[in-house]
Amino acid sequence: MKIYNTLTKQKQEFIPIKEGEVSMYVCGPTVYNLIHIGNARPMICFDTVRRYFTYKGYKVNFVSNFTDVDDKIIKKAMEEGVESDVISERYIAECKKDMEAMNILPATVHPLATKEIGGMIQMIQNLEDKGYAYSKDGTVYYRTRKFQGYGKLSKKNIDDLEAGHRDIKVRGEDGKDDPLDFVLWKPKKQNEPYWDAPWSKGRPGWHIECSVMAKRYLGDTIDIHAGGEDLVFPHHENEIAQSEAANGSEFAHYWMHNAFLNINNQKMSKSLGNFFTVRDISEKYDLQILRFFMLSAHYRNPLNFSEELMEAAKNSLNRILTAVDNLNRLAQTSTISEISAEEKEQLDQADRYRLDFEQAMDDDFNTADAITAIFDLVKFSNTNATSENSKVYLVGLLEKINMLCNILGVDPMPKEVGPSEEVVNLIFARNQARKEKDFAKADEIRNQLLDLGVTIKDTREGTVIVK
RNA sequence: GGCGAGUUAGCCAAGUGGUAAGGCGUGGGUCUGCAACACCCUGAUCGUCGGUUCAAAUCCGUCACUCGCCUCCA
Repeated sequence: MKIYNTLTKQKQEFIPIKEGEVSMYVCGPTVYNLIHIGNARPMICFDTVRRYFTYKGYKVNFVSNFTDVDDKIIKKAMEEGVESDVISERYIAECKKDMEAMNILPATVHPLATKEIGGMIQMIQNLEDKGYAYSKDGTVYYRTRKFQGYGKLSKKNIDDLEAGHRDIKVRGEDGKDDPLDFVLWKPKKQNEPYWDAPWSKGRPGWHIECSVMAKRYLGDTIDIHAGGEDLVFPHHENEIAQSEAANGSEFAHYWMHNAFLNINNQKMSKSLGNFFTVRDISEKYDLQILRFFMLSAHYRNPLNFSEELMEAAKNSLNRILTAVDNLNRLAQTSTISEISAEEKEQLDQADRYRLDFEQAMDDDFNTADAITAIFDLVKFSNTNATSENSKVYLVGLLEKINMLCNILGVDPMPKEVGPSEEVVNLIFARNQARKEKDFAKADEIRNQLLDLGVTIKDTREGTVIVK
């Protein structure tokens, strides 16, 4: 399996620290509002990575935090006149709802920054003891220039940073020895949540939490650290500086970053008015479609979002859903129990698509190509499966498609919701009319069904409800 | 100013040396009472110019355009 590593700028063979296991840390959202569809991209991408590892037989230890102490949360709390944990708890709950709807598996651990303050103080103390941190007036800074490898992830040269971006240098916060230094701990301001620490009553800086949570739940060195590409600098760069200085060992072997989700080729932002929350989208689409849409492009390529593209994704996904639906029905009604030699051969043939799928996923999680393998399998099934086939064969095909879809976190199996008595009666009446060649009446009944939100179609095996 | 990414059919999107996967859409056809589904057919020489090579969408250089990071941000 090959993974593109931001650190080396190359695809590299994945070699786990511990055989058969993967430790993965994904930077999670700051919970000050409903998550937006941009937040959803890393969640979906890396959940898919995790599922694939699991499919390949790895035991995955997947950790993803919620940042529940932050300026934005505090601001929102003040606006509403509540404590900041009211805000964070509310949006963590909402985020979990969205995640479930997108079929994102809960992490092995979802740590909260506010529950890890002790570890953060310890790590900051450790950094200070080793000379990587210094404090002034209750604020603790990281001494960036002391860390040899600073810039190795984002490929930035410390001197370029200074020379190139004078604004920062000039604006450098008071108290810093060097404008590149960043905050590890800051004293509280009025009405802010705070914790007791050796330097001041205050709260942690923006980067220390991930270093600490990764260490606590996954160890000093982890296999994969992931997040959005915007986190490469400074967040991940700073995490490396903190963790490697404090722990004295490499922080993560593989760094994975997803590209941005854009709206009309532009970054999503509230000021441009092109801002969508996952909840917004869920009002119009099943979030499986959003998931499928995101996986239709490679995670390292920017992806554009639009209504038109969602419609296309919906139609594409429907093709798979329809095929599965047909197989399901055929399997349920098949009366042949014995699988034939020819059918066996066909199943073997269809297995090729599973291999194609794996090949695509092994190549840095090329989900776009992997989906192609599913479509190939769908076509194979649409072409070959009939009511003449044995149950074993049909279920075999069904399971193949189902398995591949599940790796992508797409659930193609229809939800078992029985039709109401009214609907059953209408369908019965329509078929009665059709038998009597009273097609006008048949069409009228179909329109009635449509009004009830029921779409039907006639197949060789009888009339079925599409959705 | 520094660093980086991208440019493939109407739309989306794979493809890193041997003459372009797949999906959506369009048009035509088969099937069907009709419809839907499905199936068959239908489309690009890969931003520009130049170079390397027997051979390039794929390597090198050029120009153009788009985008991202350098500040909280997935």
